[in-house]
Order: sequence, then structure tokens, then C-alpha cells
Amino acid sequence: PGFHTKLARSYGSAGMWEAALVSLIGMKSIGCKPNTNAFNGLMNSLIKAGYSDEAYRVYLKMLDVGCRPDSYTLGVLTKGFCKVGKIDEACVLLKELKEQDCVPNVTVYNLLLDGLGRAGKLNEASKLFEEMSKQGFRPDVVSYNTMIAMFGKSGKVDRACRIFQQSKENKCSPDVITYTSLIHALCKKGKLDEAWKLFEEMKSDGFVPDVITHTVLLDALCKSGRELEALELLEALEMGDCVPDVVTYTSLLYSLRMTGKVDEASTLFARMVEKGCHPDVVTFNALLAGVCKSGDVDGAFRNFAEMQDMGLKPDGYTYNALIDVLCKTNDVEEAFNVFEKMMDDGCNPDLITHTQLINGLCKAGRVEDACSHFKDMTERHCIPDAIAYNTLIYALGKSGKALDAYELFHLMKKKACHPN
RNA sequence: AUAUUGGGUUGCUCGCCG
Repeated sequence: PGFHTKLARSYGSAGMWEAALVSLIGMKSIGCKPNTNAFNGLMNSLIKAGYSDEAYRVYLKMLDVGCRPDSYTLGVLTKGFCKVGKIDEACVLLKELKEQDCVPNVTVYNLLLDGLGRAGKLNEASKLFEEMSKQGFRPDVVSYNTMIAMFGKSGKVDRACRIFQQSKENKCSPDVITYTSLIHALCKKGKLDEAWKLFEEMKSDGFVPDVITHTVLLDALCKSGRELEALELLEALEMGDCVPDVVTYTSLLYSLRMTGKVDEASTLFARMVEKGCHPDVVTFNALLAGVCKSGDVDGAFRNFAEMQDMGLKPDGYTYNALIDVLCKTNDVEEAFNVFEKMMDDGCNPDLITHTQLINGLCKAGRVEDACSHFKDMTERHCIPDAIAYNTLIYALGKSGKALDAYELFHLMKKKACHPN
């Protein structure tokens, strides 16, 4: 059975759900039947690899062969739904399974909280957070951490701190993640002093900050222009026992390169490699951002070639950065070539890709083309946000098409997209 | 040994400061 489940999970990671099922069901050839755990494991593999719909099919098959779902099943599927933005379906499933006396647990609620947060539905998350206690599920440290991180990411430090207060009142012990999330929230708002205070506080309370905690602080130093202090922190880490990782180095590389410190960035890049820390696609993208900022198209493509020489696959960020630098250097034609290449390469253009192209067309005086691209974009199920509307509204207004601009402005409001 | 939380990279405009 171990072999069959392992094989099934491998198929799952490749999205081959049918082959995976054959492997699971094939257990009967050795006189075994796949149990709930085996199905849960397969669904998890599928979801981790981005095959949520396929996971749901496996779920149906599992019911079909008479396997009862348990709280893990519910958890895995909740994650799957949330990952593809189908939060409502996750809630429906929760209700359904509750009626079949499949008991949800705190983990399931935590998954929902996180899913709501990532979908930007903070109010609904807060409501659920209050609701869960009433339903008899006491929030645990993960619940609190999830809420803190979610408020922190959207710039609501005060609310994050209130949740922290609340967790103390409810006698829920914080952990390193709690503190790191709060420190991150403070840093994001530029409150570095308070962040450092909390950092000291956590240490004196006996918590051991890890590489992530330190990287949050280092990144904040970089982003507020204190690269020297960031470098000092890095050196301290390199000498201590909290080893900096690729994220730590990338954060510094990004700031150095963004602020034009090209040589320092190169030196640091060499140093990280020397320390056995391998740059990843984000590292290259971070450097690429700096190259693009200076409008250096050739340099951008050199970076693009170099990352592939190192065996790294460009992602959406990479292509978007290239498209943007081309648009900004008045080469929309080439930007569209990269756009094609991106799709050939299996990268899905996103809202940012389209907005950049629309902006590029506008700047090249091709406002009509921009409008039709905007239309194409919506037909490709890419829902414009305020920035996308602004881009086109601004260009329309500037090119004397005030009426069209006004019309789009109304459309934007009609689509419940808040003008800023 | 089957599920949940923290760090780095990409888009518009405007304002403030230099």
C-alpha cells in the first residue's frame, strides 16, 4: 500500500489524477483498499501542484468507492478551493459535511480565515474569526497568527496589534511567527523603532528569532535607505548561527541594485554564491528590476539569458519586467513579441502584464489599440482593477477623449471598482 | 506521517520631500 500511495502522489504532483486513481484503486491487486488517508494525500499533492479541480474529482471518486471524508479531507479541499478563489464553495462544502456529521476543526477554520484574507475579504475573515469561537472552536495560535499577518499585509498595524492583545487576553501563547508577523506589519508602515523594540521584547521573553525574523528587519532597513546597517546585520548573521538564506541576500541585492549600487550588488552576488547560497528566479528578478529601472533593455535581456544559463526558468515577474522596460523605452512592438513568448513558455499573462501593455500602447499614442486590448483582457477573464482603469482613463483624458474617459469612469464604478 | 499561519522580485495616477 505504501508503494501505491506514493506512486499516486507522484502522479498527483504531475496533475495526472486519473493515473493516480488507477494506482490507488489498484491496491486491491495486493488485497488492500485505499483508505481516507490515501485519498487525502493524493488530493493534497494535486492541490499543491495547482490542480484543485482535479482534486475535487478525486474527492467524488472517494465518496463513490465508499470512503468517508474526515476533517483532513475537509481541510485539504478547503485549501484547494481557496487557492483558486472559490471561497464560497469552500463554505458550502463545510456546511455539507457538517450535516453529514463530519466534524470540522480549528484547522479548517484557519484555512478559511487565510483564504478569505488572501482574497482580500478582510471583513468576512474577521466575522468568521468571531464566529468560530461561538461555534465552539477556540482560535489557536495559528488562527491569531493568520489574522495578524493578514492585517499586517494590508497595512492595518493597529488591527494586527489588537489581535495580538486579544490573544494575550485569551491566554494563547504567541510564538516566533506571531512576533515576526507583527514586526513585519510595523516595518511595512515604516515603524522601524517599534519593530526593533518588539524584536528585543521577544528575545527577552525567551523567543529565538529565526532567519525570517532577521530578514524582515533587514529588508525594512534596506527599504528605508539604511543599506549600511542592513549590511552590518547581514555580516552579523553570516558570523552567527542564524544563517542568511537566498531571501536575505535577495532583499539586499534588490535595494543595492535599485539604488544604482551596481558594483556592490555584484560583489554581494559573488559572496552569496561563495557561501553556497544559490540565487533563484526571484534573485534574478530582483536584479532585473534594477536594470529595468535604468531603462537598460540590453542589460535586461542579458539578465534574462543569464538566469536561463543557470538553469532557472523565467516566471511571470520576469516577463512582466521585460515587457515593462520595453514599453517604457517606446518599443511596444517588441513588448508584444515578449508577450507572445511568455505565453509560448507556459506563463499566463496576468492583470499586470495587460496593464503594462495598455500603458505602452497609450504612451506610443495608440490609444485605440489600448482600448481594444483592454477589451481583449476582460474577455480573457482578467478583471481590471483600479490601476488598470486609471491607466486607460488617464490616457483617454490626455488625448482629448474626455467623453470616453468619463464613460470608462462610470463603468469602473458600476463594476464595483473603487476610483481612487 | 494525510490538511492551516511569518520574510525577497513586476503595472497607472496624484501628492509631499530632495
